[in-house]
Amino acid sequence: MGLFSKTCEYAIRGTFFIARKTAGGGRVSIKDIAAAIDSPEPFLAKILQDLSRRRIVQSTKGPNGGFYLNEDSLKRPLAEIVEAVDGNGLFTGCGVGLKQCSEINPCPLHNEFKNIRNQIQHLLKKTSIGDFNGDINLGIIPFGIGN
Amino acid sequence: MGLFSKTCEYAIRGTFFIARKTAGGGRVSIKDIAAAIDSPEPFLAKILQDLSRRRIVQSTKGPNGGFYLNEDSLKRPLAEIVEAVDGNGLFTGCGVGLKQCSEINPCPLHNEFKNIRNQIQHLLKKTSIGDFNGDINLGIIPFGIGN
DNA sequence: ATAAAAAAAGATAAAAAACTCTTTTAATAT
DNA sequence: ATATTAAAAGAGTTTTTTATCTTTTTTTAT
Repeated sequence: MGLFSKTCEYAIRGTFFIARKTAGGGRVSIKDIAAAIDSPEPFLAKILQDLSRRRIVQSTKGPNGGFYLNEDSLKRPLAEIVEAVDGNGLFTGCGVGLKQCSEINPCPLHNEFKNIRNQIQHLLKKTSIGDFNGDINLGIIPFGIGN
Repeated sequence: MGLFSKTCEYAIRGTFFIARKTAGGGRVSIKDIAAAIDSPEPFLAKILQDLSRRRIVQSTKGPNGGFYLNEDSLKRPLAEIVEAVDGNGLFTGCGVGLKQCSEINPCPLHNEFKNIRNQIQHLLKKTSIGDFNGDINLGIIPFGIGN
C-alpha cells in the first residue's frame, strides 16, 4: 500500500496528463489518457466522471469532445483530488487508530505523525494541478512516449 | 485511508498492548488484547498468529498461556511490524505510481515524496515496540481503562 | 491419564476496492 | 434531420481486505 489508493493515483496521473496535453487548447479522450498513464480505461472513465461532477476536471461529449481543464482547475491544489478520492484520512486522526488519542491526550507517536502528515498536506496544497506543465519542470518528463 | 491498513493498525496497537501488559512478566490472552485495543477478536487472532510465526511476538498455548514479548521482540522497531503486514509500499516507488519515475528520471514530486517517506521510515525504525512501556511516556496513557 | 485452557489452523463469509460491460445522453459535423 | 463521436450513467463482476466460525493442537493443572 502506498500513500494513496490506486483510484487516487489514477486520478492524479490522469489529471496531470490532461493538464499537460491540453495546455495549448483542445481536448483529450479517455482512451488516450488511459493509454498514457497506464490505467484500465473503463475504470479511469468512472474516476474522471466523478472528478468532472465535482468540477475538478472539465469535459464535453460528442465529436472533438474529451477532457480538459479550465483556468480555475489548473490552479486547484492536488489536495483537492486527494480529498475527493481518498477523503482526509491521511491528514487527520491518530496515526495508529487509538481511540483515546487526541490533541489533548496524545499518544506517544501523535506529534511525530502529525508533523509528517502536515508535511504531506502542505505538499499537496502548495502543488497545483497545472504546476508541471511548462518549462518549469526542467526537462523532466513525467509521462511516457507521446506526452 | 490512513497511513496504514486496518490490519496493520491492529497489529501495532495489539503489540504495544502486549508489551505494556506483560512488561512485568506473564501472558495476555487475545480476548483481553482485543477488548483493550478495540479490534475484532478473531481477526486479531489471525494477525497475531502471523506475527507469532514471524517471531515478532511470542505466544504459548494452554492454561496461563497467551501472548508476550521476549527481550529481542521488545527491541524490534515498529518498522518490522509495518513491513510484515503492509509491505514496503509506503517507503518505495513513485508517490503517484508513475512508471517512468525513478531516481535517475524523477517526476517533479519525486524528491518531496521521498523526503516525507524517509521521515516515516526513520520514525518507524527509531521507535521500538517496547519504547512506550515505562515512565518514559510521561504519564501519557496510550490505551483505555484497564491498561 | 484426564480435563480444561488457550492459541493455531483451516475454511468460510461479508464488505470494500478495483475493474468491466452495456445503454443512454449530449454535442457536432454533415 | 441524421449519423457519428465521445462522455455519462447504470448495472454488473472480480479481487482484496476485513472479519467470523469451527476444529485441532499444545500446554498445564489436577
